[in-house]
Amino acid sequence: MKKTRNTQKQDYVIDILTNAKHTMSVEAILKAMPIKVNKTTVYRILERFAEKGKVHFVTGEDGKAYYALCNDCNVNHEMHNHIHFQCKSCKKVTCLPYEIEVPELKNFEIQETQFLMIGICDMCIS
Amino acid sequence: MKKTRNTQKQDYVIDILTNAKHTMSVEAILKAMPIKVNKTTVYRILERFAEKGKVHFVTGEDGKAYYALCNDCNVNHEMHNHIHFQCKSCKKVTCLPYEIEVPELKNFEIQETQFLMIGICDMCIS
DNA sequence: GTATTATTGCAACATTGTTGCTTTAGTGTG
DNA sequence: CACACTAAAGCAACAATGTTGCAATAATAC
Ligand SMILES: [Mn+2]
Ligand SMILES: [Mn+2]
Ligand SMILES: [Zn+2]
Ligand SMILES: [Zn+2]
Repeated sequence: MKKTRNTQKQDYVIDILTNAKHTMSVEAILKAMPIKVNKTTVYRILERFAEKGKVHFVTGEDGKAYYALCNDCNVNHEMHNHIHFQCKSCKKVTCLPYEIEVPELKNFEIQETQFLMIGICDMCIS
Repeated sequence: MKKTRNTQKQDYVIDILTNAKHTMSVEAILKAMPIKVNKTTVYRILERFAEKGKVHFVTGEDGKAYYALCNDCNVNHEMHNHIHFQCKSCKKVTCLPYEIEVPELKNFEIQETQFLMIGICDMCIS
């Protein structure tokens, strides 16, 4: 285990994700920062948090990474196997409280899952 | 309906995807081309094929789009709701013959699904 | 306070995909 | 075949997202 340090900027990332209703892109996190932070810093903070299991991300249909705090999504298992939904209208990606049954795959080692559904979310549906 | 034309380059894309064992990125398709083709052309060919339902794609964990021919994955339904697997070692993305049960989401309109599992594939497992 | 080194900043870069416009080439018609 | 029409392809410039190497800063232990 490497030594880690507590920093203001890491705390800000946690705060921002804690108060977020949806997953957030790096760009969105940067905009939500109360102070100026370099984007590389945010990328690396999230990378460390993901390794520690504090955070998980989904890759949207747009190819962007969207991050969310891990609350209780890895209590019973290593993978964050709930569904995510990306709205084609507002582009927001949301964690949904639906778990997917992960199939057994012979000779495959499953380490992570990313389940994404795409369409129109409840806020954008007219 | 727009008029469409049959072209040599579209045929090459179909040939390449037909003979592919895995999904392919645009880069890989370009490399597999027997003649020089512009990347914009391949992007647009795949875009047209995706609209027609000839092809579907998954966004890998790496944010890249991986394309596959639709064989019988949309016979009974509009969505291509089978699982995909991306290997962290060889990076290949494969369509797997496992269908996911799509949950009902109140007030959400589901248009597409992308189910991705990540780990080590059968070829790379030692 | 000082040393150690994890974290941050910076600049330059890589990769993937997109856009506007021009050129090329399928396709139908006479 | 010659010609018109326009879908498809090419080209160049660009946007967006993420990465890398190295220097500067600051958290922690002593
Ligand atoms: Mn999680
Ligand atoms: Mn399909
Ligand atoms: Zn929405
Ligand atoms: Zn593999």
